[in-house]
Amino acid sequence: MNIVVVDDDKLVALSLKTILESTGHISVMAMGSSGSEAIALYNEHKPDVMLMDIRMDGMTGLEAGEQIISANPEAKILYLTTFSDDEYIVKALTIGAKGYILKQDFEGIAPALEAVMNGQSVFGEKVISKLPVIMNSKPEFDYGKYDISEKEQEIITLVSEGLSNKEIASELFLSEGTVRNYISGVLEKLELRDRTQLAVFYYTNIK
Amino acid sequence: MNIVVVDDDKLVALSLKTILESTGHISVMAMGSSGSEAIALYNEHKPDVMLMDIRMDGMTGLEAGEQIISANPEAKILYLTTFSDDEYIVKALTIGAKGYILKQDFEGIAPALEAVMNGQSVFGEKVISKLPVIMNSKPEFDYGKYDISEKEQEIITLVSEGLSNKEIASELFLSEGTVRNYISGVLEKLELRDRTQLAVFYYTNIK
DNA sequence: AACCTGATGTGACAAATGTCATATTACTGT
DNA sequence: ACAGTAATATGACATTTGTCACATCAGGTT
Repeated sequence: MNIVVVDDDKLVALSLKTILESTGHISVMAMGSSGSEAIALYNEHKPDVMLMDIRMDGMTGLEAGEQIISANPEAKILYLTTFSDDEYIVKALTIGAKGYILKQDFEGIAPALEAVMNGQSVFGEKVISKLPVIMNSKPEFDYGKYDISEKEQEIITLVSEGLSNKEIASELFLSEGTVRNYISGVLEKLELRDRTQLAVFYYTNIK
Repeated sequence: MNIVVVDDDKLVALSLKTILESTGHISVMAMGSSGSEAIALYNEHKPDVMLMDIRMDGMTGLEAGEQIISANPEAKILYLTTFSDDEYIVKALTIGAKGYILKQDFEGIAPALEAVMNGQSVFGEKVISKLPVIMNSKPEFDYGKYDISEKEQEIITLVSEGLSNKEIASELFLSEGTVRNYISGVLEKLELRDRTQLAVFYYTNIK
């Protein structure tokens, strides 16, 4: 199996090469230490699998991977990471990486490469256990571009809990009319028609 | 590496044994063909990894796995499946299985076992690509205990997309009054007050 | 002081919503 | 043929909702 290793810590890259080549059936064709190198090396060598660090100076492994995969959909990229940084897991999955494992798992890397070589996807144990949690939390919604005030946000939340205007009014110590006005404004800004659509919007984009 | 194979198709189980043992470093300690056998065999042999079919008569592989893992948290179970049945993927993940791969991938099975043995989690390519989609849909909601008809469910869905009664009526070729009546009935059954609460209910419990 | 602005409130109004009693029709089982 | 029932519809009604124009008031600014 021919692979290319990319890690901006030269020492790590070298250790990997040593460990992997000692297995006898893995050959490291080239090593790189940056995202841009990764792209060049991939194109030059078309390795069976590319083993790449996720965090690197300049272009990150993810960006490089994204470009490589979009240009070569069959590319198999296995990411290495020091800690299981939540933020990157989903991103790695969506760009179509074949795996995401921890560098610490020395012994695990070779078998992981084998599995990837054979079309499987491999994830470190700690990585996979985080998936359910991550998947269920939406990315923080940015009210920013709509110019929605604090109070308006409160009202949106209350509407989306199914409260009536009267209930919201008493909850927020406002008159019912004021609540109506607030909602009216929010609907306008969000280009929605009624409170139900507002709740839908909330559950679809925010919570 | 010592493993136990459980598959209710004896032929498949035998083929697996042959293939895996031919690698030289995998030894099949025992074979079973049902969920209950799986539990007994696990306890008897404590294999490094248990390779198990997900669908079996009687107790399914998932139920068996759940019991095994709850009794032996360190148990490593790798599921085999004929097709990538969506429903099971999440379940497999939540009980703590170490993987979920397709039987068709002969060559992939041994490497997958190695990876699992070394603490990784392995998923077939088709399996992993479905994860993002699956994770975002809640487990099928059981309208059962509420006695909600097909048509009522349709209406619930439409309300929860933010449509007005008029729109729902035209969508479903009903009169607006009928739609109102339907909604009225649904609200009563679900003990809700208005369409917005219905949408909330939908996003909270169903979608 | 005169002015502005933002938050809050009111009243009037039309439209949408939810409830209910009561048809109408078609299909079912006997 | 008859009673029963499920699906659909209608009309009347009270309530809620959304819109809008217009107050009121408290801080700030100039």
